Amino acid sequence: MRAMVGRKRGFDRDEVLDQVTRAFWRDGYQATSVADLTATTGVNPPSLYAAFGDKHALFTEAVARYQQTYGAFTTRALEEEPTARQAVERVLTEAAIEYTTPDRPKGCLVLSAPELHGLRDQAIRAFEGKIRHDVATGALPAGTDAHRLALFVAATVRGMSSLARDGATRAELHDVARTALSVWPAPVP
Amino acid sequence: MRAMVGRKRGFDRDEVLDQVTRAFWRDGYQATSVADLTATTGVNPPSLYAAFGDKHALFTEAVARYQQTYGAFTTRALEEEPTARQAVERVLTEAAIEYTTPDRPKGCLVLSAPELHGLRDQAIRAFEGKIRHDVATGALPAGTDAHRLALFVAATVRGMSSLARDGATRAELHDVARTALSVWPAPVP
DNA sequence: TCCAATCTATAACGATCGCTACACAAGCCA
DNA sequence: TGGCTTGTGTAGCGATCGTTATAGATTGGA
Repeated sequence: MRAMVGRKRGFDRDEVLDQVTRAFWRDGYQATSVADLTATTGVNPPSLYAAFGDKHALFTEAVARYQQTYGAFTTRALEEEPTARQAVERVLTEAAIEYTTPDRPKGCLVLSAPELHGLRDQAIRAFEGKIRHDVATGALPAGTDAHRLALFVAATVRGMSSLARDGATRAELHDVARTALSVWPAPVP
Repeated sequence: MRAMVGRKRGFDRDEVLDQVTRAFWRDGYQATSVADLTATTGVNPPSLYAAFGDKHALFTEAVARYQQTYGAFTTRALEEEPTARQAVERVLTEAAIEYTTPDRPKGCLVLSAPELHGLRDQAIRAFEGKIRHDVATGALPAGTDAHRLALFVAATVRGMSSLARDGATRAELHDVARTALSVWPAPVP
């Protein structure tokens, strides 16, 4: 166990991390300065650095937090829904909601930050795996190109995030989602 | 006519503007410093400022040049193709090519720069107008929601640009384009 | 040939960047 | 109550940002 002596921290670490996450989410990594972060959180630079490390480590932790909160709906859908079709429908539907929730930055942090290329690739592979599984079990036609379909879903979600950032409404994103879903191959009965 | 006296400019203005355009295209407005630009162009700051004005004016001119060259295919397709369906098919097909042309930044400059929101809105309205025209003339079913369809096309193109930036191949983008096109409403015969 | 105009090159401006040294305040343990 | 530890607040570090003053180089016209 730690010694736990000395002055107590004067701020809520998780609350500050949430404010930092929203700042990076809205403005991006580069455009968000440490001075911006100290201004929005009220935490002075030395305290920020002591609690989180340097700016890049802070960004990394903010992204991790984002994935476990605001951005967790994708992973949840892929885990909880039995079929790829249901998972994708849920992802697109919930994305329309999440990307336009009031009092939050619009769109997706992961899809907006150029430096998070690796996480986006992971997401594509997750979609592709889910589709491939359904093709293997016969829930989807044998000729279905899983990679192709996964890329189309990824493109749709990225397009929705971009539109949301530009101010698209929830209804508009729902329409885009519904249109995209109409290309889904007919399930094997 | 101008007086035309004094020392001649030691660089090709248009060639330098092209190099600047590619730099902004690849790295974005904020992430591209004036020092970067002087390094890649070989033009010293005072010459750059005399020829183009400040960084923001230089960016504006670079974007204009981009629209008249690399990014002109969209406007051309909307102008030259008789129907919305043909225009959109050509836009998506050429986007797959343009976004993955070797020895160039990948994706679209306009779709990648957050500050060019207005140009993106213009593009959506152009798509929507083309679709609306076909609905009015009967080339598309009367019930077609032009705004909805335009947003779906916009989402697809943005998704393709994002995927291209992440390294997607030309064939992959073509597949995404083809999948998206399959939702197009059947033309009125 | 000398002037006037224009471009180039160096160097530096003030502002801001990410980050930290330093002094002080606030806590627990002896 | 000291003494040790840890967080806070200020102030400033060197580096880089966008931009420009200044001096020299190069041109065409008188």
